[in-house]
Parts: sequence; structure tokens; C-alpha cells
Amino acid sequence: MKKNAKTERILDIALVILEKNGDYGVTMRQVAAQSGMSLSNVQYYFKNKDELLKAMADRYFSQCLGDLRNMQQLGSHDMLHDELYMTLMAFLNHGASISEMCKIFREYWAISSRNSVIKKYVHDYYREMAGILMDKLQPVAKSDHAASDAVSIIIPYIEGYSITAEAMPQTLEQITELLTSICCQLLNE
Amino acid sequence: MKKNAKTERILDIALVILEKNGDYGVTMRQVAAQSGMSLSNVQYYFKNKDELLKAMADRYFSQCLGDLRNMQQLGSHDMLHDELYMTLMAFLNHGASISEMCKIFREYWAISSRNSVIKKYVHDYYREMAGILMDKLQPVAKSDHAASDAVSIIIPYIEGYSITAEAMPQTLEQITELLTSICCQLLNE
DNA sequence: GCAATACTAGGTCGGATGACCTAATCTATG
DNA sequence: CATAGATTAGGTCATCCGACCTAGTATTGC
Repeated sequence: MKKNAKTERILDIALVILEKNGDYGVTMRQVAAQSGMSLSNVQYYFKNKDELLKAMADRYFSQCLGDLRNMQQLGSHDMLHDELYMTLMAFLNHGASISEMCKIFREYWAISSRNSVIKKYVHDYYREMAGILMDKLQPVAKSDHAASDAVSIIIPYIEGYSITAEAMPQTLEQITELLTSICCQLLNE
Repeated sequence: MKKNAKTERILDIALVILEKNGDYGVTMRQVAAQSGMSLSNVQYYFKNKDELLKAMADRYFSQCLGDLRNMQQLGSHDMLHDELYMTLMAFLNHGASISEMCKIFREYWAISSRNSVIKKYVHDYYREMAGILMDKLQPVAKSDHAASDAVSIIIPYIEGYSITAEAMPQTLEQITELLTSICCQLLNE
């Protein structure tokens, strides 16, 4: 459908603006201008700004979770350390080079303090992320509890590292190695 | 000085507004209204909004670092686990009960993506925080490298936990115990 | 072919904002 | 007491925003 395509385009552009200018920078007029549409046209697809913000969050979080699900499975036990190292490196690297994803999440964290709908989206996102990661780790964990421990360490750490990376005393490689060995140990308990 | 007192009052109120409404919610008029001053009066103390935002960040971060420095020293080696547990619990609890501090930092993380002055304030804050924590840990660490490892784990984890706490599969107590034992082990290497 | 629906363009309105300007009052100091 | 600088009040201006309204134009289903 044409409608769907335009809706997607609006969301794409709105997310770029969110990344650059924050949520107050996302105005119906800005979105219209940068998509080459008239204001009323954008308003046709999204009745008001709140709906636009919700649709943006919905789409963005779904997309991120999809990417996460498509990540490779962790395989055999003997290669665990190396596989985990690669995976964690990929996660941490997002934050080290302040990525587009990183900036958008910073905006949503801030918005979630003052918007309960967005707060729920964020909460559900991390809960879902925990579930997905749990599924990836269980095959290589000695117990469910071990996998749960690892998840509880990995997720907060990754998010926090995306904020503090540049100020840490160690390199990305050192930290990845550190986190990897901690996780390996947790998984073997 | 009277000038100083008013400046402080403006900053106090501006920070409350920042916490509630985000950076775009901090308007010169809002600050004026909520401090019972006229707009031009606020503008007398802060020439423009940018100066106000910078002064707010400067003061807030200094205050947080001061609080951190005044934290109790970690003492003897044999009580390390329990002392660390108490300290980490205090840190993590901030995030578990989304505190005022927590909300303000979320705003600054977002602002730092689009404002290089604020970005530098945030970076310097975490660097300083790492230094302070390093000083606290060195007396109970087997080596400088061990202390550095612990710092590199603790700081990102605390910040990330303040975002993801509610969605984690484990309780605050379980996670504190987990992080404590990880740190104890790192410090003894 | 016709009617209902999807889409697009343009305009208006009240409200808020940052920056700026002027004038009045207070205060400290010589 | 007089004067310069600190402080306060009030007003104006251009700009932007979200919401709303109306009137056209395609498109689709009957």
C-alpha cells in the first residue's frame, strides 16, 4: 500500500530528527519539511504529535529486537569464550562509537521519565531483550540461574557503557575481555 | 552576597524543571515564574538560555562529585565483601527507585548528544568519578590494575542499571550480591 | 459511471518562546 | 549628598508550534 510506504518514510525521517534534535525538535512541521510533504499531509497520517512519538517508539524498538533475534546463536561449549567475546564486542562497540542507535536510546530514556506510554515501551523493550538473551545463553549455561545471572550483568553493563565508555580508564578490548571472562565464569556456575 | 543567593535559587528551580519537563521545558519564563521573579530579572542573572544550561550542569555535576568524595572510605580487607555490598547497594538503589538524580542524568545524557559543551561536562564528570572511585578502591585492591578493572565494571554497570533495573529478572539484592562478588574477585587478582 | 473513501494543499488561530530595550529603584562608595 | 553601578519591572517583536478547518483531487469498490 502507498499509505504504508509514506507512513514508513515519515517515521524514518522523524527518527533522524529525534536523533539530531531531541523530542522537542521533532515537530510536525519539521517532519513535513524534511519529507517534502505539507504539514496537513503529515497530520493526515498521524493525527497529532503524541501518536507520532508512539509510532516512532513502537517501530524503533521492534526493529532493534528483530535485529537482536537474528543474531547468531551461541554454539558449542568449548568455543564459548571466543564466541562470547565477539558478541559482547559487537554490543559494546555500539556505545564506544556513539552510534545512531545510541543517541536515539538516550532520547527515549529521557522521554520515558516524563511520558508513561514511552516508559512502558522502554520497559517492555528491556524485558524482551532479557528474554531473548536468556534464550541465547541457556544452551551454554550450566543452569537457568547461571544464565539469568549473566543476563543481569550484561544488559545493564552494555547500556551503561554506551554512556561512560569514553571516560573509562581501559580500552574497549580490555573491557570486552573483562566482561567476557566474568560471563564465562557466571555461566559455569 | 545577595547576587549569589539568587543565582543559586534560579539554578535550583531550573534543575527541578529540568527533571520534570526536560531541557526544552526549561524556559526563561518558566524559571522566572516558578522563582517569583520577572523574566528580565532571570535574564539579568543569565544572559541567555545557553548560559543557564551550562551553569546548571556545572553546579549539578560538582555537587554530585562532592557527595561522592564525602562517601565513607573502604576499610579493612577482611570486611571487604560486606562494605562493598553496602556501598554498591547504595549506588544501585538510586536507579532502582528512579531518583531525582537519575532523571536529571537522563536529561543530560540526551542533551550531551546535541550540545558539545554539555558533552564535555558529562565526560569530565565520569572521568572524575572514575578517579575518585579508584582512590577508594586502591587501598583494598591487590594491584592498581585490579582496582582499575573494578572501576571499569562498576561505573558503567551502575549507570546502565539505573535504566534497566525494572526489567531485569533478578531482585536488587540478588544483583547487588552478584556485583559485589564479581568486584571482590577482581580486587583480589 | 457514481459514490465513498483515501489523499493532498493551503490557510488560520491562539499560545509560547528567546532576545532585546527602556526605565525605574536600590545601594554602596567617595 | 551625589553618582555610578547593581538590581528589578514591564513591554515589544519576530518566530515557531500544535491543532483545526476547508476545499480540492485521486482512487477504489459497487
